[in-house]
Amino acid sequence: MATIKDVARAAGVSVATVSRVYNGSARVREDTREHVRQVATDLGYSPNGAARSLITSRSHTIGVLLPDLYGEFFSEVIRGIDLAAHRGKYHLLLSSARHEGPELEAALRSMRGRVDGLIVMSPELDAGAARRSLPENFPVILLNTPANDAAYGSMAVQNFEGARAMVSHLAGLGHRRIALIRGAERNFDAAERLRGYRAGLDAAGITPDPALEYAGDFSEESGHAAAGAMLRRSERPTAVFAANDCMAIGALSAFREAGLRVPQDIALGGFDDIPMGRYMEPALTSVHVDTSALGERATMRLLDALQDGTPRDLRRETLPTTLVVRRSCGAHSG
Amino acid sequence: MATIKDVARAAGVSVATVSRVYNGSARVREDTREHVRQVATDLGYSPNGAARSLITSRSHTIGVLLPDLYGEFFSEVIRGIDLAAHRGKYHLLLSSARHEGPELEAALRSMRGRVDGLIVMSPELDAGAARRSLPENFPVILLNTPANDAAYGSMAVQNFEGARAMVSHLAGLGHRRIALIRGAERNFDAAERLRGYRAGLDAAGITPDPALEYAGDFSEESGHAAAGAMLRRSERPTAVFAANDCMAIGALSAFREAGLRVPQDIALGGFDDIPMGRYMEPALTSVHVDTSALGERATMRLLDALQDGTPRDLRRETLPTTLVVRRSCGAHSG
DNA sequence: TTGTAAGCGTTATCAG
DNA sequence: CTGATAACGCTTACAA
Repeated sequence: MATIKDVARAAGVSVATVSRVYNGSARVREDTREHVRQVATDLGYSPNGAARSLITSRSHTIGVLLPDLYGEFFSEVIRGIDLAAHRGKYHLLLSSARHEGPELEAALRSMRGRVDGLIVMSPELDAGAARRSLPENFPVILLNTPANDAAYGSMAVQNFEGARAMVSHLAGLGHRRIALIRGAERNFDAAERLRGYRAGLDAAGITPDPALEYAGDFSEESGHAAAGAMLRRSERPTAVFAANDCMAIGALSAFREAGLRVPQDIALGGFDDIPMGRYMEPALTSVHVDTSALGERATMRLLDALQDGTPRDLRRETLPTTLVVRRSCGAHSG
Repeated sequence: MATIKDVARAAGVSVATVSRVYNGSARVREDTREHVRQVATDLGYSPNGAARSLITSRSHTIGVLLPDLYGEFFSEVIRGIDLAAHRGKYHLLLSSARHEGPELEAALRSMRGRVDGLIVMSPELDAGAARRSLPENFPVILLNTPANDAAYGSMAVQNFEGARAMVSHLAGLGHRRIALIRGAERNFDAAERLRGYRAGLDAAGITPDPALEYAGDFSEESGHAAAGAMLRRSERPTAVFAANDCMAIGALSAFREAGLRVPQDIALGGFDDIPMGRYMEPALTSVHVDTSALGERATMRLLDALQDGTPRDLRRETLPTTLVVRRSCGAHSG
C-alpha cells in the first residue's frame, strides 16, 4: 500500500506538501496540488487512519457499547446513533456484549485510542463498579442507566410514567386483576417500569399482589413462559402488562395457543412500541418510546461534547413516553 | 491519559518491558510482570490502539459498509456479522450510506488503516466502477452483489429460485393474474427476483404481463403505493408477490384500508421472511432467507482470509431460500 | 509556497 | 530476562 512517502517521492515534493494537500488547510500552489492529487490517485494512495489519529489524537469515531444487538429495540437505537454520527461525519465502532466488570474493561481497553467518545448502554442496576472503569474526563453518554450516576451525562426514558399510564389505562377499562411480566432482573428500566406498575395500581385503589408479578427477562420466550404460568392459576388475571413488546408478543402467542382471545378473554399491553406492534393481530397497545431518537440524541450530545472548549455535559435527559392505544387492550374492540 | 512511557517510568522499567507484559508473548520475570501490571492499573493505563495498529499493521477490526440501517433485514445482517466478529475477537467499524462512486471512495478512504478487511453490501447492478475503488489485494467480501464480479469473494441468496418457487406456489393455488411489486431499480436482488417471478409464471404457462409488474423500492411506502395502483385497475390481480416483506406489509395495509380481505379477496406473498412476518394478521407467506447467517458467513470467510498464508478467497457462496407458507397466500385458510 | 525534522504511542530488533 | 533504539505513517511547528 502506498504511503505518503511514496507519493511525495513520485511527485517530487516533500511529505509535508502531500499532507497539506490532503488537509486542505494550509496553502499549496494550485498546480502542485493538482499534480500531487494526480500522482496520489495513480498510486491508489489514501492516508492511513491509524497514523493520522495517532498524531492528531482524533479518530472521528465514536465507540458504541451495547448489551446486545438482538431485536428491534437495539436496531432502532443503532439507527439513531448512526443517523447523528453520519450527519457529523463520524464513524461508529461497535461492540456488543454483556458489558459488566471485566468484559466492559476489555471492550474499553480495545477502544482506547480508536474513539473520541463513547456511548454506553449499561442498564444494570449495580454496574457502578463496572462504570468506574470508564476513563475519567473522556466524553461518555450513558444510555438507560440509573439516575444516581452523576459522574456522566446520560439519557433515559420515562419508564415510570409510561408504565403507570398503561396500568391506569387498563384499570380505567375496568380491570382489577392486572398482571405484570417483569423485565430483566437488576435492569434499571425494568425496575422503573415495575415501580410504575405498582403506582398505577395504587392510583386505581388496587392493592398490588406480588403473585401477579411474573418474572421475565425482556425476551419473547420469557413472555411466553410467564403467560403460561398465568394460565395455570386458578384465577387468572384479566389484563396483562408486559414490560416490553417482545414479551408481550411471546405472551400473545401463548394465549393464542391456549385458545384465549385477546382482548376479549384477556387484555394485553406492552412497552417500547416497536414497529412490529402495529402490524400484529390484534395490534399491540403499548407505551411509545422514540427509540431511534434515544440513540440520536445521545450521539448529538456526545458530538457536542467533542467540540473542544465545551464544558462537560453531565445532564440527564429524559425522553417522554406516550400511551398508544390499539386493539390488544380492548379499549377499541367494544 | 497515561502512556506506556508513564508506566515504564513509574515502574522503573523500560517501555519494552511494559510492552512485553501487555503482549503476553515474550518472557518477563513473574514479579516484574506483576509490578508493571499494578502500576499500570494504578495509572489507569491501557495501550493506545492507533499506535498499536500503526506498528503492527493490524487493527483487529473489520469494516462494514451497508447501504442502509433501516428495517429488520439490515439489523439481522449486522447481528450476524457481529456474532461472528465477536467470536473471533474482532471489532466492527460501521458505515452506512448509499455507497456509490464518490461516497464509496470516501468511506473506504476513511477506513484505510483502521480495518483489516471489509464487508461491503453493494447490490447496485452497475456498481462495477465504484467497486474498482476497492483496494486491491485487500480482504473483501461482497454481499448481494452481481455474480459477474469475479475479483472478490461474495455472498448471495437464491433470489431467483425463491421467487420462482413463490410464484409457482401461487399459480398452484389457481391464481392466473399474479402481480409483482418489484424491488429497487438497478438492485441486483430485485433483478433476480424479477427473473424468478417471470420464470415462475412461465412454468405455469402464464404469459407475463408487464402491466402486472409494479414499481417498488423495497420500502413499505412503495408497497403501499403499488397496492393502491393495483386497486385502481379495472381488473385487479388475484395474487400479489412483493419482492420483499416490507413492501408486502405496505401492500397489506393498503388492501386493508380498501376493505379487501387477505387472502380471501387477494393473496399475498413476500420475500426475506423477516421476524415480523410471522406475527402479522394474516401471517405472511414469504421466502425464507437466513439473513443473520448471510452476515455471519461473510464474516467467517473474511476472518479466515485474514489469517496470513490463506490464499485469496474468491468464491461465491449462495445461501438457500425456502418457501414458508403461512396464511396470507390462502393455502391454509380454505 | 515549500521543506526539514520532531514527535504521536506502540512494537520489534538487537545487544547486553 | 531486560534495555536502547529504530521504525510505523502521518501532522505540524519552524525555517527557508
